[in-house]
Order: sequence, then structure tokens, then C-alpha cells
Amino acid sequence: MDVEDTKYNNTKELILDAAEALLQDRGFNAFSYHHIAQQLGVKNAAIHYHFTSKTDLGTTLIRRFRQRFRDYTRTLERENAGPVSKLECYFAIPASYLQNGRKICPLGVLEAEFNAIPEPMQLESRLLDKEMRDWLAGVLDDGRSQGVFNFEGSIVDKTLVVVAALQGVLQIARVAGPQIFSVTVRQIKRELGVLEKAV
Amino acid sequence: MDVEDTKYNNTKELILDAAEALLQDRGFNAFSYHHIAQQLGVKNAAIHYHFTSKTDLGTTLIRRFRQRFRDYTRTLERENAGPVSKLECYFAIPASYLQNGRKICPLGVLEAEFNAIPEPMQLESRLLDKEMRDWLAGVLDDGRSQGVFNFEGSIVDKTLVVVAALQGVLQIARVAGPQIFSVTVRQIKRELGVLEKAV
DNA sequence: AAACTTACCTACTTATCAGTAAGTTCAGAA
DNA sequence: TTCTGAACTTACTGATAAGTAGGTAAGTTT
Repeated sequence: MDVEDTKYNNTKELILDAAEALLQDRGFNAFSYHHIAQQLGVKNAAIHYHFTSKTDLGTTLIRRFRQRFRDYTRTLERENAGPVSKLECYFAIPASYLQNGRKICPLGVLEAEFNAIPEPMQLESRLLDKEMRDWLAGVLDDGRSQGVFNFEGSIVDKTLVVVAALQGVLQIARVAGPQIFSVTVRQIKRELGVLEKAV
Repeated sequence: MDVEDTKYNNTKELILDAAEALLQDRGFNAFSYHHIAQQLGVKNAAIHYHFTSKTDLGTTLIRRFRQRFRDYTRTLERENAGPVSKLECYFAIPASYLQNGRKICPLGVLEAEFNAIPEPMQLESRLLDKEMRDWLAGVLDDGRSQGVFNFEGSIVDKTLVVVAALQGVLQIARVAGPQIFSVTVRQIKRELGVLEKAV
């Protein structure tokens, strides 16, 4: 028989969902157990039943991001998605963050608060960054080899600019308005040589 | 006679200096009056003497960033700096943040914590963003007109990508190491058509 | 049906936070 | 020499944080 999950309810997942939204909305140090508890209609101690500490909650959260990204890319692989399609899917991630309440990249939050989060979360953050950036580098490499992308500079350099720009623009959208996002994505695509259509 | 500053000591400025470093290191919600007080060898209440509230301290801090940027650009104007020179000076700002203890852009911090900072600070953040981005847009516009820059897309679009990429890469440097910064700046320059030398 | 586990809750502790009220020190003006 | 105000300190408050001890109802296993 399957241990956990199937038994009883899914409060644990609901806690993670609430924590995830709060993390991307306010940051790790600006949300409390009380925020989550109130939202779920449970008491503070219920969260401690599922997660021994806030550090535990935080690291579990990042591991879930990592797993989700792995699942996502694996699905794209199964579907034999090409580089252009993969790139579009990559852009769709921050786009959904923006739409769903002006959230920002989890990595952006964690990096901004990096010196004020527990070490286990710092380690998980490093892994998440590496995995995402390595994957995108692979996509850009394939795309250039196949001639569907056309850009200057090395794969690593270009990947950094794309990742950094997307992370940055989500944050800037909070002070400058959400409309700057699509504008920036358009420019990024242009500079990847992937946009042949009009401006 | 000059009011304030000349009289007595400069604790107020020292408080702002400490708060500024803490902001860019840990974020607004992750530093306390105690951090500052301990660092300066004064008591908690001494900070409250100079700043009525943490909100007051925060807004003063952002206003100081704004003033500093205005002074900086005004100096460049007086020196008749060209677009390339101005761009180099703009890159020098995040470069100094990185060198001085892996700090990140103040705006990046404020945007990441945007939904967890007081409204007066949100307003000041908007102004800081607008002023900096408008200035850079002017530089890119001049540079393109003068033929020293060569890039695709509109001025606004390009400015956003440059600003977002710089803000993002400072944050990513925390998990990926400081060496990625110069690499990214090199790529940004390349894509501004300002780098004629070898890769 | 007894024994055990899950999934909580109530009630608490300890620590830290921003903020305040009232008193102290001391330089310089009157 | 007294007085005034700037620049603090001491000693506190109330709020909120994460975390814990112990209890309980309902479901599961044996």
C-alpha cells in the first residue's frame, strides 16, 4: 500500500501551496505561520505537525520547485518539443507568475533574501538555479545548432542575460506595471533571432 | 549658520549608511534597529531619535539613493561624458555593489519585498525606478543617434532588458558566484553593439 | 474491541520586534 | 554661571514571531 498522501487529507500540500504563494508575494522573512494557518482555517501548530521548522517548510518548498521543473522539462522532452517551443514554455513560467497576482520568480526572492535565509535553503536555491540555467543553455545550444536561433556570444553568456532579464523584469513590473513584461519578452526574443515577424 | 550636519556628530548619516548596507545585504524586513544600533555602538532608541519610524528610515534611504543618482548623472553631464562613457559609469554602479560584499541593487530588494514594505517606500521605489530608467533610455537614445551603439528594438524595450538583466545578474551572482557578473556585462555590451573588440 | 496512528487543537514559552516615556549628559549661548 | 536644546540612555510596552507540551477525536490496524 502507498504510504502517506493517499491517507486522510491533503493539508500538507495546501500548506505548501499557501507558503509558495506567500513566498513569491512577500518573501520568506515577511510571511509567518499565522498567515498560512489563517488562510487554511487551521491553527499555527497544525503547520508544525507537518513541518518541524520554517526552515523545513522552506527547503521542502524549493525541492518542490525543482521537482516541478524536472517534470515540466521531461514532459517537453517526451513531446519532442523543439527549441522554439521549449523557449516559449520557458517564458510561460514567469508569465504565469505575473498573471497570478504579480508574483515574482522564487529564485529572485531567495537570492534577494539570500543572506537572511537558513543555509539549507541557500543550498537548495543553488541547485534550482543550476538546473534551470543548465536546461535553458541546452535549449539555446540546440536552437542555434538547428538554425532557429541567431544570436551573438557564447551559450553561457546568452543564457545568463536571458535568465537575468526575465527575473529582473518580473520585479520591475511591480513598480512599473505589468505591461512591461511582454515588451521585454518581445525584445529578448528579438535578440535571440527568433522573431521574424513585425515589431 | 548651517542647520544640522555641522553641529555635533554625524550619527544620522552613519545610521543611514548602516541601514543601506543592511538593506542591500539582507532586505528591509530582515534587518532590525538592533542590527544598526549594535554596529554603531549606540542604543536602539538613538535611532528612533533620528528617525521616527522604520518607515521613515526606509523612505529617507530611498530618497538618498535618488539624490545620489541625480548628483551622479549631473556630474557626468558637467563633464560632457559621451554615451559610451555614461554606459560604463552605469555598469560601474552594480559592479561596486558586487565588490562591496555581494550586495544587490536596492531597487531589486525593494521590488522583491514590494508587497511587504510600507506604502511610502513603495512610492519612493517607483520614483527611483522611473528616474534611473528614463536616464538610461536617454543614454541609449543618444548613443544610437550618434552611431556608437547598434541594437535592435525600441529604446524603451532595450532599456528594460539592460536594466532587468543587470538587476537580475547581481542576484544570481549570490548563488552562482561573482564571476558571472562581468560575463553578463560583456554580453550586454555586445548586444548594444558597443563592443568591437574580440570576444 | 483494544491498541495505535493521524491530524489536529489549546495553551503555553521564549525571543525579538518596533516603538515610547522619562531621565541624563554636555556643548555652547545668554 | 545658569540655561537650553541636541543627542543621547535606561527601562519599559505591546505585538508578534517561531516553536513546544500535552491533550483529543476520529480513523486504522490487529
